[in-house]
Amino acid sequence: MSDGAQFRQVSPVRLYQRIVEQIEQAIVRGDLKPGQRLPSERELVTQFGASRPTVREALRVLESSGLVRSRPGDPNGPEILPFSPAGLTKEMTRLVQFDNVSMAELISFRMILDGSASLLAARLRSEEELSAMERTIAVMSEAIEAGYAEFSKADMAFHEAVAVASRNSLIEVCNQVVRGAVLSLISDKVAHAGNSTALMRKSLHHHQEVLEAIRLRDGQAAARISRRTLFDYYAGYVPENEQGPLLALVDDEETSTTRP
Amino acid sequence: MSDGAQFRQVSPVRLYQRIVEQIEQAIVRGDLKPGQRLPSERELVTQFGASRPTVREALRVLESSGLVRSRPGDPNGPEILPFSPAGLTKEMTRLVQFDNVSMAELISFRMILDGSASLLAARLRSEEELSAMERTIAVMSEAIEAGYAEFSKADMAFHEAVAVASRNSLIEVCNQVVRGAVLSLISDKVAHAGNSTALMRKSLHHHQEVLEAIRLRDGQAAARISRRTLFDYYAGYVPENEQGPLLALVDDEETSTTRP
DNA sequence: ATGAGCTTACTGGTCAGGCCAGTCACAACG
DNA sequence: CGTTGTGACTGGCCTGACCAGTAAGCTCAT
Repeated sequence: MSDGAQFRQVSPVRLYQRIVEQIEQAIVRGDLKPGQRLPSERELVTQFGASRPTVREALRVLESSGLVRSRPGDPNGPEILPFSPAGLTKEMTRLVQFDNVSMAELISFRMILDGSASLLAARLRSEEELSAMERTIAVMSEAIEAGYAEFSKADMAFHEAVAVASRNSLIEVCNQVVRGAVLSLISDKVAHAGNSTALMRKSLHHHQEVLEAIRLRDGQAAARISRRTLFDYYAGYVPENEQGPLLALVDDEETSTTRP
Repeated sequence: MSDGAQFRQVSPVRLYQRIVEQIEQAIVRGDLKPGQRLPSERELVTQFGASRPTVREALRVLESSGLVRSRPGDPNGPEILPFSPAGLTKEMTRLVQFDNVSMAELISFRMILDGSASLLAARLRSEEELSAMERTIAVMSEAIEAGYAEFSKADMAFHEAVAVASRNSLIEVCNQVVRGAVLSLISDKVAHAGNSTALMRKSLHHHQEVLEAIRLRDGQAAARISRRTLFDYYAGYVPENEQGPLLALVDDEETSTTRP
């Protein structure tokens, strides 16, 4: 056998995959924008030269990825959907369930992401972004009376504002994904025990501390407080013998001793 | 209208979705383990009471998620695949292409993940894990002669060892995903320019520094060096006017001044 | 002229049945 | 005992059909 040539494993490409690729790339390239419609299934059959079941297999795959949506009877054909991280969330949730990722790892990950977002926000924020954060904190304060649902919404608005200031949307998307995974795990155990006013006030106070650190452009402090906040909030759901990694992210005491 | 009842939007559930759910849950529950086989399509048709096209739509969706694989002619039926983060990678890549996530954000994200992994490893490592890391570094050193492919493999082994010591598999999975996304973006521009021995030596040196910090259990230093390493390596691919967020993760000068 | 209601021509969801090429277990053959 | 058919499967793909929706356009009464 010749030593020079390297052969790769070949795998037959299914027809439906070619169709998926073509539509997918058309969307990525921007030829198909969200809101636009795909031709009807029967029209696609003629365009792709494949049978309807094959075209449908492709559409089902695209649909499960959250790229398109078919509605029965819709004369306009399947709709191109705007991008949403829903698919990412699904995959992440699968990862958690499969790879038996522990609660501790999820919380730990959130502490890292949230802390990093706060750190970046503290160092990169503009004045406008700071006041935007201040406004969301004010809304949070008022929302305490309105109940947990409102408070939670305001809370997310704050984190969104922080994410914007951190100049990194990836962090926030991943954070929301992990947050969703955490909630789907603990929702079995507790039905929003965090409904009490006292807890909301405490949470608000934590957020105010983070905001203050961001105002002072003290990235390290903002990160530390963010992590501490999450730890306080979620530590109860983690068995004590698994809290080590979490504490490792909270204890920053060595910070002042490591630099020359 | 009654004020008490809350109604959610309903959406008709397709037959193929029910099938997907059932198989998916069977896998998640562990009733179906990787390597095991699903009944043949025609057998599934009788079990689910649906037609073959419908069953096939379900299988295509599961296949595109990386859960099962069908091979033509295989008398054992579709195979349950071991979990792989391939689906996550695909979704993440989509996110990058769609949401026009910039190169700077990707690098920034890797700096955060890699730095956090090093920090946790430094604080949580056991002696065995430390020596495991030392071994991979030794392999890296030897692999420089063997070329970039070998070196890259050894590099990944080191990061794997760090990930194990950090007690958090999520970080590593996400890191690999982002790493893949980055490589798929810059592979267009450069065909592995990092092939030179000099670059490998430099990379090895950086890794040794990280290892030393982990040995000393100095989490902050390990994190800082990790981020710096990545910055040095990738900064060239980021336009100068977008390097701000990256520098914000490298400059830890304020560290020693923020603690009372 | 204008609005309400019906008709109709589509849509996607689902099914039954069939053909083909590939794979593999196994039996017949050398 | 090894080789070689061979046949009973597999999945990939197709045709054609029926049904329940949707919505546009038409009709008709106001």
